Amino acid sequence: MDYDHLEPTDGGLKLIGVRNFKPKHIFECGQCFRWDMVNEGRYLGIVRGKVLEVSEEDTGIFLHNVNEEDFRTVFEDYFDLKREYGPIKEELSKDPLLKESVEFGHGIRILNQEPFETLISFIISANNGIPRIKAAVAKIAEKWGTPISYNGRTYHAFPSPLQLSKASEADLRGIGIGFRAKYVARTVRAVYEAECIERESLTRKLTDDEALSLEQSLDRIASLPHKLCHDALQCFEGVGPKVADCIMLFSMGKQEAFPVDVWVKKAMSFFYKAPEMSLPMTREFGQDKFGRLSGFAQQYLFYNARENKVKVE
DNA sequence: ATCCAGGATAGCT
DNA sequence: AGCTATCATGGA
Repeated sequence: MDYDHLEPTDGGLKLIGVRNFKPKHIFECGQCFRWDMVNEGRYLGIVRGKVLEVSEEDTGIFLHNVNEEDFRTVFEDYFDLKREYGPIKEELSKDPLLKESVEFGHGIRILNQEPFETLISFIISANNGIPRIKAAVAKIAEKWGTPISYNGRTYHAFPSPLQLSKASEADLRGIGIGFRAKYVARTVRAVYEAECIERESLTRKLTDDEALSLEQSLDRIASLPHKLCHDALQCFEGVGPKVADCIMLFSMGKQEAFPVDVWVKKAMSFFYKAPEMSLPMTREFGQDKFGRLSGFAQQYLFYNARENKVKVE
């Protein structure tokens, strides 16, 4: 546990004795796309159909618009608060090259996000920039997600597979995601059909084709061990090795994943003098070095490299 | 204008 | 299995 207990406040909760929790680090380390800074140290996000705010004040960390039941059922896990990051950081800091990055992103926590939203968001992330990814995800929610009113304003949940299956490829192209529209449309269809077939499977025997579609059920994929999970995710169009690693790490609890993008490649090259390594090589190098803590190491490296615009050569 | 952004894919060898 | 051109889009 990385907090001691809760204290009810006006319309929210205060985390008492919270450790390793800095909103700026958590929401700006590139793992999520639905959180925005509303004030210094205060962020607003939409998670599983709820709008909430997180603020860091002199007196501690506050969760706004969250009651104790929401916290127990959703947000304790979402913020990964049952995990102690102290020992993780200590272990990773034994590596002098990583210590600097761990210190720079000392308040990072890896969120446990929704698999479907993470899948679609990271398909959009391919060869794209973070501000534009966020804009695209926001537009998808506005067009196809369920509206939520909060503080006199209207926000939108990320759509379910059923809701997003109403979007055509042309609709999605209108969002401004370019060539990724086809991937998103086809992947949404695959997830939606797998969900339907999963329900059907409770009442009757499936055909061979249906059994194959069932392999695309996100629940099932999430329950697979690392390697099989990584392979299964890549059966979705628009999902390659890096995006699969992100989905595993950010929404399926697979902390041994090591997503390698341009920034992590630069960071590995910068810190570990590993130039001229291909992406797959860099991935294996990282997993061998960091093992079950690969995902955490990757986030500290990514945040440091990107915020400080690490240049190699 | 050219390059780049949390890459993936089809078509090569 | 590993390499390459191509894929939209907008900002630097």
